[in-house]
Amino acid sequence: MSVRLLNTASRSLENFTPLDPAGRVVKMYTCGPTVYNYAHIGNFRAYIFEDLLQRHLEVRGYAVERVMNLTDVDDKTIAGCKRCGVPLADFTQTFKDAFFEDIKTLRIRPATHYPAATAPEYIERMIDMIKTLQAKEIAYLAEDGSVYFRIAKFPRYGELAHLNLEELRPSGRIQSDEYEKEAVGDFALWKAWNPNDGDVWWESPWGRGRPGWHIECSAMATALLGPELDIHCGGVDNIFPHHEAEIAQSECVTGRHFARTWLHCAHLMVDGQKMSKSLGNFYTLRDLLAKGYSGREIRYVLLSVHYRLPLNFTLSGLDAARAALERLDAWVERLQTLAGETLASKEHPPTPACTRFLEALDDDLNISGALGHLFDWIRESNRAMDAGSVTALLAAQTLADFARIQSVLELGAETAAVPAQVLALVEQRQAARAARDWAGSDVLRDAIAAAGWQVKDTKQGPQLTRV
RNA sequence: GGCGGGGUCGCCAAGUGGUAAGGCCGAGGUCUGCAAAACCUCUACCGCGGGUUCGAUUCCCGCCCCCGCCUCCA
Repeated sequence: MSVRLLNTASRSLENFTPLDPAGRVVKMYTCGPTVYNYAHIGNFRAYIFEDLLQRHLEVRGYAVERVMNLTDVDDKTIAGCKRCGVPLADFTQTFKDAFFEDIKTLRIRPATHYPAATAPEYIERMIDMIKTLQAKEIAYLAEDGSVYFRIAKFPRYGELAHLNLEELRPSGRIQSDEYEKEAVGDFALWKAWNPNDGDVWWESPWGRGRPGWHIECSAMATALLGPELDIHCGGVDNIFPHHEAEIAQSECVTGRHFARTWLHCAHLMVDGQKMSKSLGNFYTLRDLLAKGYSGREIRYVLLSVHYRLPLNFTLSGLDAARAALERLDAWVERLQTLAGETLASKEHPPTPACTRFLEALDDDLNISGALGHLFDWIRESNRAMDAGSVTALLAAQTLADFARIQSVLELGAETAAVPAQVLALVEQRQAARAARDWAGSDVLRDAIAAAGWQVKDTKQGPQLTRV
């Protein structure tokens, strides 16, 4: 069974096949962060969805070449660097560094390329693309020195979002300062410098200015992945106008079909409401780490809801994630103890549970269904271990299959070395228990807990867990 | 007004034309020196009203409610 994905362009479930004649390489473009602040968990919801997609494609044998852009020039980054009184590049570097730290914390597999909008080669490419569009009379220079895309020249504009442009109701968000446009829907390819931009500008055939947002993605995607992409992802809010604009620009320049599969994840809500600073429910990753939650707990929460469903993020959801992960960890520990040094044979047939897990993900990344299979498997396996019917070999094979699942989930426990002092306490406690000195044993258990470890007495002996 | 996503157990959330996975929390139990873990048992008339059908949570129609987009927000 192949991987099936719901393509925003067709609004239907499609069997996924890459363009690569060998059917192996997948070219994937994912809209990345605007580096004007620390990214919030809503941003990471999108990045974790893309991570899940990439990892699942990889487990299915594809080689994913992925690009994630860094938008390091726009109104917000310019406003930010002015506020701080530092050069734009210094301002954005802080948040680029933070972004890379954060994705590491969340165990997001790095993309192949992270092109930045301000890199000279991409600025140059954007200018070239705009020149091409201008030569085709698709782009026009306005009186203020900005260059706009004439959407009347691209009849398919609006198709991805299923919008009929004639029926659009004007919303308050239309920029009132763009008087120069021929049509209200035309979007900026190149923005002329204005005094607010300070020393942020690049020379161009149209004078000083900076690129528009949309052209950035078109330029970097086609530069790094070629004119046709297999998959293009982003949040639902990017469908219109951003992705429409990308399609229009790219296709008018290359003459090729830009992206074959469009995937969009739904928004994240907090406590049932839109996350916003004024409601006080706005979380960056760092806010949650400061509350004592770990990257993998946050990863679990963001991962465990299907990407096209709105995700309602709550602190109690994080607590539930913690409990679920502890259950998972305890199971793995048990298996490891049983397996000891035994290795799984390379030829063993996969456990049906592992197969079911991956098949659920084949179905448009049905993560909830997949996790359901995983927890069914955990219960059955625990039951078998309780009954004493699991051999070292079976435990080893179970672990080998689970490793396959973990290559997609990446939810393994952090391993921490047990300090010698704690080990000594555990030994003393074992001696006390052997002597049936229960009071002494309990005092030692408290001492171990005070050192940050929990000791559990199992049939195989005491087991330590980091608290 | 247009386009789109939702309403399934206290919370999160799968799923199917034949009376509903899983996780968390809760109650009781087995095991254990006591714990912990694990396991077992228990907890849902699937937003409302019609229709199609032998039978609908699942298909169709209407309605209510929530959320998003509608020109630079993941």
